[in-house]
Amino acid sequence: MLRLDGERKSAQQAKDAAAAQMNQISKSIGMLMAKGEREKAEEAKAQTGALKAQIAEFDAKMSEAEEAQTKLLLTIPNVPYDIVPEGAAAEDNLVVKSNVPHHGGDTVGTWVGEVNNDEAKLPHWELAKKYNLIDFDLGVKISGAGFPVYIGQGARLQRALINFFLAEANKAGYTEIMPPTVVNAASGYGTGQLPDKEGQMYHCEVDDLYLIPTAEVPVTNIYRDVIIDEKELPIKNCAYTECFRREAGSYGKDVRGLNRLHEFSKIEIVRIDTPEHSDASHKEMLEHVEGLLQKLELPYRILRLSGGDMSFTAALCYDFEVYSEAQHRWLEVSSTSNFDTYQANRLKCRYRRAEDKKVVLCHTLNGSALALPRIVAALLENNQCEEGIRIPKALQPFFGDDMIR
RNA sequence: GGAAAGAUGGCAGAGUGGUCUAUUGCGUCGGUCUUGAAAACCGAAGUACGGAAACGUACCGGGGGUUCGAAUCCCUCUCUUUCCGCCA
Repeated sequence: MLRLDGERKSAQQAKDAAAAQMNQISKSIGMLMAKGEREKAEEAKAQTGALKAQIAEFDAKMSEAEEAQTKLLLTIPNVPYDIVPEGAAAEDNLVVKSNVPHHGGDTVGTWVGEVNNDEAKLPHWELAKKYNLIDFDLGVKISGAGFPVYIGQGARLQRALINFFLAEANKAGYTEIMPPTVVNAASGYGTGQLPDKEGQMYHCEVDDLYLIPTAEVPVTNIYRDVIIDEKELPIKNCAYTECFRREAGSYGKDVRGLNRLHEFSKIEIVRIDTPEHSDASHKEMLEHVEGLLQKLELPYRILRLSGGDMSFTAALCYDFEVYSEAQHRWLEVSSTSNFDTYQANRLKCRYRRAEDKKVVLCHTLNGSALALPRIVAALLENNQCEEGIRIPKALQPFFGDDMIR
């Protein structure tokens, strides 16, 4: 990287010097012509040939080094913050907090249920059938595996959750955005899905457009090639969109039911902030997400991801997981990350610092608040009782009932 | 699908081969005036890369070409707008 950078710089210096000379000669020709001194002008013209060749040569060197540099840069992941746990995989993630005792981290005392001890509980795919909420086979018929059809109370539960999450985000000061769900390649590169995750996105080849895997892509790309006034920061946006993921290569028992889908609904919160304030912003986002899980009365834990388990683009990432009582395992429902300047650098998303009017890279952050399917899975499984499925109090006004029957 | 026009600095909008590192207006910032504000007047102000700095180079949608010299001429691509057709 450093070698390429050096090559680029020295090529530019050589090119700039030659170009400066060339510009001067051209200018003098113009002046001579104006004065009518044709012969002197012709003399000057004769000098330009060699210079021109030089410029072309140095220019080629420069763009060659620049291209190689850009290419290399695109393959380098973000640099994790110091507090990120070392490690290569999910086992190295650190549980920082949970409302379920004995699951690591600080226990917060809101969860009063008992987990992992009731063999009679049905998994959500059986509950979905029992109460006619979701038809997975119908989805296969219409689209394929991983495209469930929500029906009746199932569909209403989806709508209730979307509205609940948006209402909470609005309350927390996020501006609601309804972006396109299909984006161009430039947007994919801007937020870092391209080239890293090319194979995970649905691609419409005829138009060279991508189906978004998350609202992060269109909502963050609003700020591509933009210089923001510092007084506008932090920018707080939220968006509900459908999300599309090919999930190539991930098949097996973990994908049963709602656990892993090709299309799902998600409410995303996105922030653009200054480097000084991004950490505080991140904490606010974590509190917001945690608050949602508390209002939904779900058992949850919060993990600080290890370097190896973080996405390519994140500098610091926390996952939120809810406990699924019939599957006896934790399900990831949110990733809330600070990307530092990593995305901003690709997006060319900068702000003008009030203090000295300098143009500086922003920090970008985003988090799911929240993704629906696994929330639905946990709600169904954890709240099943003889009469049906209990709807948490906070959700009842949105669902219009206290129970799925 | 057919036809036409267009792409210039935060925005609007001039500029058809040589002080264009781009006229002008609006907006922005600083100042004068004012008790304060408005108005008026004066002034400042793009981005990127290189350089300690002075300064240099590049950038008028992208790419290529002609020329000593291109916002301006030629080729090509992309996108946008308008009209017609079709449609929600």
